[in-house]
Amino acid sequence: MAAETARYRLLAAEVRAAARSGEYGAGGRLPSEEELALRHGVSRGTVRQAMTLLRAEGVVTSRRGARRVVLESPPLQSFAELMSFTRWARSVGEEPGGRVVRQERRPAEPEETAQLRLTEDAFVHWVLRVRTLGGRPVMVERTAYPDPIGALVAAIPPDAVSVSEQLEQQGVLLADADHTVDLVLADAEDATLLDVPPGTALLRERRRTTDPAGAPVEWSEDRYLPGTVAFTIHNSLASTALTRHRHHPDPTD
Amino acid sequence: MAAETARYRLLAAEVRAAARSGEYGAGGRLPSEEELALRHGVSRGTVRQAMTLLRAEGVVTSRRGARRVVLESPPLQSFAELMSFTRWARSVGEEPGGRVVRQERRPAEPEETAQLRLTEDAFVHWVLRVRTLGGRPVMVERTAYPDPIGALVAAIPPDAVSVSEQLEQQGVLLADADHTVDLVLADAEDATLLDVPPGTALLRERRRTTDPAGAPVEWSEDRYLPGTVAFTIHNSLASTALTRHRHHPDPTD
DNA sequence: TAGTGGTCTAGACCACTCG
DNA sequence: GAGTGGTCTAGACCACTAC
Repeated sequence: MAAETARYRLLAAEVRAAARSGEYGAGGRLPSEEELALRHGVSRGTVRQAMTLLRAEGVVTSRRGARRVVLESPPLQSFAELMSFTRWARSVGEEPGGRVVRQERRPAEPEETAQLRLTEDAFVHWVLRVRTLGGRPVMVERTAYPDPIGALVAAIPPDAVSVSEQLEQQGVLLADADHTVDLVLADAEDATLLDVPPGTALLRERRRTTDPAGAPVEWSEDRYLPGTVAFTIHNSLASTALTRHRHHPDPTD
Repeated sequence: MAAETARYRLLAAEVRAAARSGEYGAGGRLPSEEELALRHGVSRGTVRQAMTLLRAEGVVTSRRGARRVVLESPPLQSFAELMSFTRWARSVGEEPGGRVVRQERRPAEPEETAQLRLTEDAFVHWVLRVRTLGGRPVMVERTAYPDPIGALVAAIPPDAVSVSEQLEQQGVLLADADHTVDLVLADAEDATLLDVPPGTALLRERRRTTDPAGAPVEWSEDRYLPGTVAFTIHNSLASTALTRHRHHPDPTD
């Protein structure tokens, strides 16, 4: 297991659980900061750190002058579950599977060079995978890894269940990710792999993941069969991590 | 203009601007907390509040023992721009428009009752709008408002540009929102309004917005023409507001 | 080992909500 | 006006990174 030793994280976890179990009643008003501090034997600063966390997660509101209120919010997924198809599938009680269709080391394409912040003539390790839930293909994943990490990925047995878990064991840490969600039509390859007619609409998630130092670790484009997934985002006045973009046509589309 | 008077917010804005203008050089290493504190004449605590903000936004990394590093991140939109089609369109240099197709006061449907936390026999004010960019229809919006707010919406002239701006002037404040993004096929009504064949795939955003006290203010389902928008989300180990869901078929689909 | 961010404390004052 | 969260300070110690 990992950290989670910080007092404010423990406190946040406790309050989160209490809030979700309805312990704070119908209105869902939290105890005051002072009361929480006294009851848990910590300072107000520590309570406030915990509350900042819960607010960012969309678990509680926060306004000056009034008690915090429990917010109805979708169950949270850990960062690890978000980054890993395998972990996510298991966490929602599905049987994950998949296979590597093709992989190669080749010169980076312009998009990859930009996303992975590579130099002009750099190479990437590129992998095309099909992912399944309960044996049924639901997603096509095309991922580019920069060089040092690409070598690690190439060494992973093609029938390994989870790539991220393998990478983690090699000491590759993931810390931040930017996701872009839109819609795309299945090309011939998608159609074959997902067993649908070409031109079928797919939900596309493009994702750049970086390590704790801010260095790009992967650039991936995932295409989901309609009706298999949805993405939920919480955002608030206090902290906004969501943006809506004007779509710019992809020249390769 | 609004608040933004807090020192840590000013500091965050300054550092954000400096980071984006490349002022911290190629590696993009920020000054230490102590240096920032001295230079801006504030305490370390205030600096840390500012950094917490920037980290949640995905502007910088943060690891114990090492200087913070500037992260490549998409330009941020304000919460207001996210909640309002009109404001968003203007902020990206497009000409927003639209019209009310139909509106009515009627008993809440089960989904609406749940999302707006209504009682069994409550009514909602329901509005169907078409939104345009540069005169071209791009989105169909179906919104339900709970009673006190519905009355305000009903009083808005049907040719008003922005509903949110009108609501704001009436003192209705928006504070938090949960967004779910997935894919849906155009029904007959969508097809007519967007001038596409029925069955065309659309990008769907369902959204519940709440006020500062946590009370639901609107429940909306927006359907975008493909190729007009994309949603971008930043998430990190430190704070995760994004979730991926197994799609549950909508009985009305 | 020096420097840096992470955690925690104790206290102060202010702005706002609510009865 | 009492209670509550928002902002800010000053200082302490620790865990980790990087040299």
